[in-house]
Amino acid sequence: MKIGELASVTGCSIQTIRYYEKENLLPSTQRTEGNFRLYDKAAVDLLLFIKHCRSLDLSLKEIRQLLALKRSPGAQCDKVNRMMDAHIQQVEDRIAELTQLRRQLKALRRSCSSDRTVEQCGILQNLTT
Amino acid sequence: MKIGELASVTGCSIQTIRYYEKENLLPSTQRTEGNFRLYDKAAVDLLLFIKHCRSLDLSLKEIRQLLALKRSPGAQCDKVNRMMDAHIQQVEDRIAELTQLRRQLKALRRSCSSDRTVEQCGILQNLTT
DNA sequence: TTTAAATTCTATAGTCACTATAGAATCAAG
DNA sequence: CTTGATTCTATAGTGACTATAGAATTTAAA
Repeated sequence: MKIGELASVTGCSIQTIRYYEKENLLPSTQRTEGNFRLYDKAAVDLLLFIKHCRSLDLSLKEIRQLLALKRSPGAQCDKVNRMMDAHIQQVEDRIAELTQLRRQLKALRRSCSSDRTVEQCGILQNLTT
Repeated sequence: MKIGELASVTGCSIQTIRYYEKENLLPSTQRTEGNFRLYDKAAVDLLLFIKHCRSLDLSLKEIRQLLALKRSPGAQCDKVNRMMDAHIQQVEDRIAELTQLRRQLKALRRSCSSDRTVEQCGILQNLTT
């Protein structure tokens, strides 16, 4: 199949597919005489794997690592577990940060009401200190 | 004061200060004969305002808007309030997304334990579908 | 006064994961 | 054959920085 069909089948844009090839996530494929890329079922599966990982906010670097591990079926998968644990921790850390940020923003928001001038604005005043 | 001192006083890097000037967040300053930038107390205050906004994850675009509003002291500050509300909503949306992501990652993580091979890895298997 | 180190300058490129666009080439259908 | 669709490569842009190179200026010590 050609790239348009791969894009259609996987829900991944043509440009992103080319990008992933350039970034060495997807292998360079066979081409037609006219230089159009040709993809098979394995490519579909690989791209779906990548997309799944992206949907979990795994970085391209992390995905590369997972793909490398995947190519050693007999190896221990503790690296996978450790990567997942680290990623979960990142997400939890970010949630904590944002929760704190939300608290700060709410507090700031409470320092103003809707019938003031800019000069009297509690938000801007608090941002100035 | 020169840029190094401004950086020291505000905790903002020299490069970022120059970047903010380039992005029109900070006004172009006076220069010495040797072309070194010179900053006064107002610049310190402005940069601290910007840094405070950044610490609240406000984008440079949003900060520009706040600064523009700040320059009309007699105007109503309801735009400030609305911007803050929108920003709070963004943060809350992002928290919700990340919380959902965390749930997914935890579920995925439970599908594997530490004494398996890559071939048997529940995480990789689930990522493949 | 000279020298060397420190500070500052502008320009450019890179980070990350895409996304858009331009112009050229190929393909497919009428 | 023509025309529209598809695909190609190259390049630039997004946002908020961050790093580096080489040149110029300043500062402090000998």
